[in-house]
Amino acid sequence: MSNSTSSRPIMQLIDILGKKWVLRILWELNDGACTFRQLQSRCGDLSPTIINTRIKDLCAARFVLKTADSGYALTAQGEELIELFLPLNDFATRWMSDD
Amino acid sequence: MSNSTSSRPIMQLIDILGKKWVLRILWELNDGACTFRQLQSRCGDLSPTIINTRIKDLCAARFVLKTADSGYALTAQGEELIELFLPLNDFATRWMSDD
DNA sequence: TACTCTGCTACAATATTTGTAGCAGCCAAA
DNA sequence: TTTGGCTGCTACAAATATTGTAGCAGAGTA
Repeated sequence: MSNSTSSRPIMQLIDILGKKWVLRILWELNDGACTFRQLQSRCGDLSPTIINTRIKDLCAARFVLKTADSGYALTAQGEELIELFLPLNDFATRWMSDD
Repeated sequence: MSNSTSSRPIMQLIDILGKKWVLRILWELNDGACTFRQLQSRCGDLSPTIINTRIKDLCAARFVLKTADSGYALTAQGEELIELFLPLNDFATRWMSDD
């Protein structure tokens, strides 16, 4: 992949968030930490290949970490990020109802 | 593509936003309306194939429209959406500086 | 030992993304 | 009227990413 030309932080962030399933995974983890297989299940039985590569990306970006006890969880930064997305929920509802 | 299992509005929105270049395109259009080729240029000479398919998706979702005079522009909804993303700019800067 | 979780890898099929080339329409100057 | 330079695109093949299935190896329990 890789693109964006730019090294602006926002573009790097957009690169990560623009990958398929990344937003979904963050969204699901916001409901609480869980195991690899639970995360798969929450994402509609998404294939382990994707879960695995996305988790690696998200860990590298320090939005997610692997805990000793409860599986995968959002880091403080990950929580902060997903909080910025929470207003999207209301927006999405309004957006769909305009159809 | 298609996925998400769910018909929840937020998931539909995530489907759209999760496609490559969509966030970037919205971000660039927020700097002002522009022509097809200008948009290509702003996105780092992105191929016309992608610009075209993304523009179609975004028009269908009514985040973007084609104006008679100034080319492609954000709709009111598109502006509202991208405004929700503006805080990401500061976040991204903080995030990168933590390395 | 056997059963059942876990996280994950291998690999082939499929879908998406990308780049290059170029067409057809429009307008203005020569 | 023809040349040139814009415009918005499309065609198509190559490269890359995503998906699904199968299954392995480790840990814990009984």
